[in-house]
Amino acid sequence: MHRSHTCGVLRQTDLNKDVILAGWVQRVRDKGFVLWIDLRDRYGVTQLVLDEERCDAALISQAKTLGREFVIQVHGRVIQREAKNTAIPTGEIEVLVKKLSILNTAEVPPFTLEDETDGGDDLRMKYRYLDIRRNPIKDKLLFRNKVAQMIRNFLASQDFAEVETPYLIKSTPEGARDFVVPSRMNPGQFYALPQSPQTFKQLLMVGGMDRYYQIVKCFRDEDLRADRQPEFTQIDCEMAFVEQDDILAVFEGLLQQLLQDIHGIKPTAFPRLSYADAIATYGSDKPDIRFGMYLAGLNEVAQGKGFQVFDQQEWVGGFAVEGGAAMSRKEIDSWIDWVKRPQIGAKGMVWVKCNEDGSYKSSVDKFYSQEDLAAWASACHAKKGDIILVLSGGKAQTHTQLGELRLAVAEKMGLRDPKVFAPLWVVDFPLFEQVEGDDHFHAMHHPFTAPKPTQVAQLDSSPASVYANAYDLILNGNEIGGGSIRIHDREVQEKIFSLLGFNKQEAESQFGFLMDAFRYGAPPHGGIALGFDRLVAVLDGQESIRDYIAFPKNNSGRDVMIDAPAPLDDDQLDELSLQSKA
RNA sequence: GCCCGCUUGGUGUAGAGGUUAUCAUGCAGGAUUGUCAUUCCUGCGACCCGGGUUCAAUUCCCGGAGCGGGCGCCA
Repeated sequence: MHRSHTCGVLRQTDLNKDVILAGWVQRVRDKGFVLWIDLRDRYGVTQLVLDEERCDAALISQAKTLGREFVIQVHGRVIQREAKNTAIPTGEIEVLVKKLSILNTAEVPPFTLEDETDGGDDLRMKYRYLDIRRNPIKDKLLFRNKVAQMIRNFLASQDFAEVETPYLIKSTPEGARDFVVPSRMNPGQFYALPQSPQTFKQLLMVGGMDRYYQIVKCFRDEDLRADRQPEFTQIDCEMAFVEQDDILAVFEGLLQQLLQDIHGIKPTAFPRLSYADAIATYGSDKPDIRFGMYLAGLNEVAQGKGFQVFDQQEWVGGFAVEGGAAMSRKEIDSWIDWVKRPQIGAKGMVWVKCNEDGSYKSSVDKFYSQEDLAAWASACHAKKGDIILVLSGGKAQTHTQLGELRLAVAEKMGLRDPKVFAPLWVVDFPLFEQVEGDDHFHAMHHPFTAPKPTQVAQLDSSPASVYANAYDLILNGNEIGGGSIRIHDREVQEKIFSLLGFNKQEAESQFGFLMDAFRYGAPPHGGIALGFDRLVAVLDGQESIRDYIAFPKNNSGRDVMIDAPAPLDDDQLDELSLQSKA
């Protein structure tokens, strides 16, 4: 071993011990007659000391050659500090250096390796291995590790078995674009990387595996966002002989356990909200319920009073912002500009201030009496001192816009406290969604989702009205997981495929293996998949998932450190029977 | 595919149609008797690329590239 102790463990109780430490030079503080070196490793920082009284001149001049991030090993003795530093755990002791070995020199790093670095994202990504030496990144990776271990412990205690599923599988038409891998041995044919192990976990249920889980990479070839990576990690689970409530209970238990162990938050039952109620109340299928500001429909009180803009629209709605009457005209105008951005797409915004004296001041006073506005306030549960923000337009679109506005206003007001955790289940999703310009349905969740058992007959008569046995787990406005009870009946599955626009041959060639499996005694089953990267970030109170991934990709799907993706040699292309068009 | 923003020493930044291009940090050299983001002195080091407007462009305009954010997309 190159070391007897790490740089994070030595304390007063180790005084006078002879130790060997190894690590990176964080910083040298050279006072001339005495110099200190902060020696850093994963576990902490220990101060080394050399001075003219206690060390020979050769040793001191050797120490003066050290640069940032040199890798060194020292032999020395633990001594009491003359001036203690209470800010760090090792601050009461230091190590008097007797022998110094430079294990490796280091070039000057391109950015400072401090908690608050001066490096931009681009540079930090290119030198990710240096960034990982910094506490913020190191701690996030270790936090991820801790959460993974808790999850494994919890699921193992509930008899879940971790089973690996293949990465080289087959491309399927539904869902996201696939990443594909050419097969050398089968010219002109391709594997696809899994978007999730969905069909395999169902086959494990048919295989009698009963309770399965896997912390597993999934791949989707879609454009990225701050919180979206082309390869990401799911906690993938499936259970046999269960109903929806059984699955919700297990994974509610898992999240409760995590909140308890990580934040000491006492577990309570998670609210359950139907998809329809989530949209109506929050304008989102992943509502942030850490604060109120519930949406209210205003058609009855706002239409038919001569205000053409509202009268012509399908739906008028709004919500009250507590204390918002104090907003200046300028602030209100900036929100109006905000909702008019193309990303939101509202035509405008009407506001009503509920004054402390009980009167109302609005941007549409010309059209509405005080009594009219009082009715708005009542519908929105607005109190004196609040402001009501109102949008109008198509019903679905306006709900979404109000939902976005609600989040943005809450963010501005500091209501999205990352230390508060408000989980809930959203249930009762429609089974299908209709896409404009498409003559067949799309699966809202995925094609294997079971309809509500009482509605199976409606698949023929009115498929659009059928609800799914599907559920999403929401935490602080983030969808951290989703799942469903699956179809385990061949005939129902065939019907769904046909509604999704597959003919018999297509269904057979794409999913024949699954349909075949259903011939041989498939148990009732269902499951859930949690987005592990996002779960970890949200549990740690952060927005971006990037820092929780050791080697993430940038916005264009590039790994700037290894410079991937990259072209292939012609030889390699030939071997794969491929020709590049680029 | 589309929209918005950014690009100045190694790093992070300021700035203006004509400057010796600002500051901090870093790095190099020197000083420093208890530091801990050590302090002080001296020095080093930069306007993303292409085209246009202009007497003059790093600055204004157009295009591109890179990066970031978003829309579409992500069952």
